[in-house]
Amino acid sequence: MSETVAKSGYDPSYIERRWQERWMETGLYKTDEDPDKPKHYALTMLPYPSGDLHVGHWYAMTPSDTRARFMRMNGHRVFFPIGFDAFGLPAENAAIKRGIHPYKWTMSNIENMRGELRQMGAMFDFDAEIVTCLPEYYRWNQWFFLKFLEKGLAYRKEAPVDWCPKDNTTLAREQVIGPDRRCERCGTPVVKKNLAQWLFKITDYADELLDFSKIDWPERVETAQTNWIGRSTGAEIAFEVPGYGPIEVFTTRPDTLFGATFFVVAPEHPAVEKISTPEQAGEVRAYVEKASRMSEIDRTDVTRVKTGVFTGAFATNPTNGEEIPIYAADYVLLGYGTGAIMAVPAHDERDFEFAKKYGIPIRTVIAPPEWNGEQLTEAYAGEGRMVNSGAFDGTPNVEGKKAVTDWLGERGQGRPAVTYRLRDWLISRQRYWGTPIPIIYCPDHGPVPVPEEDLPVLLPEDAEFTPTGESPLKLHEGFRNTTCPVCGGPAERETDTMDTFMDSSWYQYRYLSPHYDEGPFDPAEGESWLPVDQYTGGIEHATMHLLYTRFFTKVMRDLGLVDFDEPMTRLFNQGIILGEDAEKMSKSRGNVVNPRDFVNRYGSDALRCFLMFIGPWNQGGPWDGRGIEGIARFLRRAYSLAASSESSGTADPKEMDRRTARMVKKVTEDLEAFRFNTALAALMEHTNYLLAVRDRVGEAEWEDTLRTFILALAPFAPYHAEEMWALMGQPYSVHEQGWPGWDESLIAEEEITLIVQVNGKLRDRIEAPADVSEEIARDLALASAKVRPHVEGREIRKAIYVPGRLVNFVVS
RNA sequence: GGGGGCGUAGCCCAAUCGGCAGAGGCAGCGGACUUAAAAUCCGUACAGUGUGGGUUCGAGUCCCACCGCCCCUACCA
Repeated sequence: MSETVAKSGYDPSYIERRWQERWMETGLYKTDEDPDKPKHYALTMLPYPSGDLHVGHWYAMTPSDTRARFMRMNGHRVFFPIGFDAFGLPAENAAIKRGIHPYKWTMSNIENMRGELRQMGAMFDFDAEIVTCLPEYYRWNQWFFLKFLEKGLAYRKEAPVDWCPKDNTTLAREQVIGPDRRCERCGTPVVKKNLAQWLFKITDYADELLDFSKIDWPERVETAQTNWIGRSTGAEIAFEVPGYGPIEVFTTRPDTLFGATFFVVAPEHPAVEKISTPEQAGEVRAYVEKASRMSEIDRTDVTRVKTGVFTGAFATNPTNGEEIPIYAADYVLLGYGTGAIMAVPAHDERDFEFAKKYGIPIRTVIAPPEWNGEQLTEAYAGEGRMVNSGAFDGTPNVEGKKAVTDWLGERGQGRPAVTYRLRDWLISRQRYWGTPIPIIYCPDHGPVPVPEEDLPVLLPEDAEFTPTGESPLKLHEGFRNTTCPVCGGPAERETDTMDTFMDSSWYQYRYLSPHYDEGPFDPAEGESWLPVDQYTGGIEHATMHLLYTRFFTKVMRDLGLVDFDEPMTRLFNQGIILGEDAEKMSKSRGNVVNPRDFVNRYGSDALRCFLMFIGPWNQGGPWDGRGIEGIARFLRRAYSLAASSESSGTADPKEMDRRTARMVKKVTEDLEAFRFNTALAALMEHTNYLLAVRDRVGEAEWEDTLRTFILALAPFAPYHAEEMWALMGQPYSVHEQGWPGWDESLIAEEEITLIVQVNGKLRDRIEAPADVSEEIARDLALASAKVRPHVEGREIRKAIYVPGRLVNFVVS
C-alpha cells in the first residue's frame, strides 16, 4: 500500500488535505499543452473577490470543474483557468466606511479566496490566474480603449447621470436607493445631470450581434439579447415647428401619419425650452424638473397614469398641414429613437390614454374589421385599410407603411429608418477603484489619448477617501495634473475610470498569457486555445456581460487580433442555489449557507457532489442541510469498496460487467449533457450493487470493476477517487487516466419483461427472450392465465406490439 | 404587458421515440448490532403526476384552456 494513503481509515478532511498538497507539488493541474490532443477551453465566470467563497460559488464552479475533468479524462488537453474580477464598488465602500485601502481590502480577500478555491478541489490552473485590478491587467483595458478610439468606436458625449446635489458627485446606479431615488449616503433625492462621458459604439455592431448562427447558446439568452438589442424598422419623419425648425420623430407606423393629432417630446429634449411659449414656460420648467427627479423605473412604470404638459407650440403634420399641439411628456424617452414622437391616439395605446386625459381628438386612420366610422373606444393596433388619409385611402396599411415613407422621401420630409433599443455602452464611472481612462485634456488640444508607450496610467495609491464619496482622483493633484502629450503644456488627466464590465469583456483572452507584455494576449497561445469551447455561468449576465464580450470579440476580430466571430462557442447557464426556505440567500433573511461549515464536517467532495445531486443544474433549487448526509454516506460507502476489497467468490461476473457497462454509459451521456444529478444517482446505484456482490466474484474481475467505478467517480469526487485509486495500489494519478468505455453488446439484457395490456390496462408481465418475435410474444401473452379472462369470448380487433416492451390487445 | 422555466410520494428529484409511474437521496417505519444511544447494515410503507378538456389501443410525456410558483424584461413610438 502506498505511503500516501491514509493510515487509519476514513477521514475526508485528512484525505483532502494530503492530496491537495500532492497535487500542488506535482503540478497535476498545470495545463496540458500536448498538441496531439484536441483542445478544450472550459471557462466558468470569474468571481468578485468579496472575501469568502459562498455556496453560490461552489454551485457555479464545481459542476463546471467536473465537466472539465471529464473532458480531460476523455483525451482532451483542457484549459480551465480562474481569476478575480477585482475592481468595483464594494472595495471602495469598504475604504470609505472602514478606512481600508481598496487595494489592500481586495488583495487580502483574494489571498483568502485562493485558499478556498484550492480546497474546492477544482482543476484550476493557478498559473493562469488573473487579477483585474493589477496594472499588468488593466493596462490592456487602457490599450483597448486607445484602439477603440482609433477605430472611432470610443467617443465622448454628454449623457445624463444620477447626481447627488448635496455630495456634489455622480452616483453609480446601485448607489441610488429606494423607490424615491435617494442618495445611498446622505438620503438626498438624486437628480439627473448631464455630464461628458465616454461611450463605446456597440450599436455599430447591433445587426451582427443579432446573428447567433455561429454559437450554440441557450435559446433564452439569444431571446434576451435579441429583445435587448430591440431592432425596429420604420421611418424618420420631420415635423416643421414654426419659428423653430424641423423636429424629427421615429415611428414604426408611418401608415398612421394622417392620424397624428398631437406631438410629444421627451422632457429632456433640447427643443423643449426653445419652443415653449412664455405663457407655458413656467409650467413646462416645473414639469421637466419633476421628471428629472423621477427614476427610470418610475418613469417606465406602465401602470402609472401618463402625465405631460403643453408647451404652447405646434408642429405641422407634413401630410395635411395640420397644426398639432406639442406636449412634453415623460412617457417619451430621450434615449430612444429621436426623443420625439408623432402621437396617433387611435392606433397606439399610450397615445390613446394621453389623448383621453388631455381632451385631444382621436382620428381613426386604419379601419378595424367591420368598422363603420364610429369613434374607437380603445386604440386599434391591428391591420386594416387606410381611411381619412387623403390619396392613400383604401390602401392596406401594411403597404401603406412603404407608400407613405416613399411619398415623404420624395418631398424630403422623411426616410426609412432602423432604430435599436440598444444604446451605446457608457463606460465612464466617477469612481476611484477602476481602470483610469487614458485621456489627457489640454487647453489647446482638447482630449488627447495617452500615448501607447506611456501605458499603463497607474491608479495612484495614496488616494484619500472622503465620506462624501467624491472620486479621490478628482482631488488628487499629483494624478490630475500632467502635461499634454502633443505640446507638453500643462494639462489634466481624465479622472473617470472604466466600467468593470470592461474587465470581464476580454478576460478569457488574458488567461492565456497573464503576464504577456507585448499585447493583451500571446497570439501563439490564442492560436492554440481559442475560442472558449464551453462557458458556464449565471443567466443574470444574459444581456450585459455576455453581450459586451461578444461585442469585444467582434472588435478584436476587426483589429486583427483574432480570426473568429464569437468568444464562446457553447454556453450553459446554471440555476440559483436557494436557502433552506427556498428563498434567495441573503444576510437579511438569515438563510445564507456557509460552505466552510460543510467542508469541515463532510469534506469538499461531499459538498461538491451534494450540489450536483440537488437537481438539474440549470434549475437551481433549495439547499437541504440534511440531504448532504446522504451524499456523505454514499462517499463513505464508495470508499469502503476500495478499503477492504476481499473478493474470492466464484460467481459469474457477467451481470456485474453488464451493470458496469450500463453505469459507464449513463454517466458518460449525463456528463456530456450536464446532467450531474442523474449521473450521481447512477454512481450511487452502482455502489449499492457493488457492495452487495463484492464477495461473490473473483478477485481479478472485482478489481477491474472497481477501477472502472473509481474512474467514473473521479470527476465528481476528485479526492475520494484519488485516495481509492491509491488504496488499490494504482499509479498516481487517477486524474491522468483515460475515461472508461463500455461494450454496447454487454448492455442488452438477454431476458426481458414484456408487459401485457388489454385495452390499455396492465394485465400481466411475462419473461421472454430479448429478441422475441411479435408472433411468439403474442402467443405467450395469450397463454397467460391472467390475460385470458379478459380476451376470452371477445373479438381481438388489434394487437399492438412494441418490441421488447409490451403487447396490447384491443378487444371489443 | 412581453419572454422563459417549473408543478410527479411528507421533501429534493428520476422516468429514452407516447408503452410497468420510481433510478437515486432525505425524512419516516420495522429489524440487526449495542447495556443504551449514535454511527453502520438489512428490510419496508407512501403518490396515479396542479385543474379541466382533447388526441390515442395507451398520456407524467403531445394539443387546447385554466390555476399556482419562480426568473428575466418592460411606456421602445
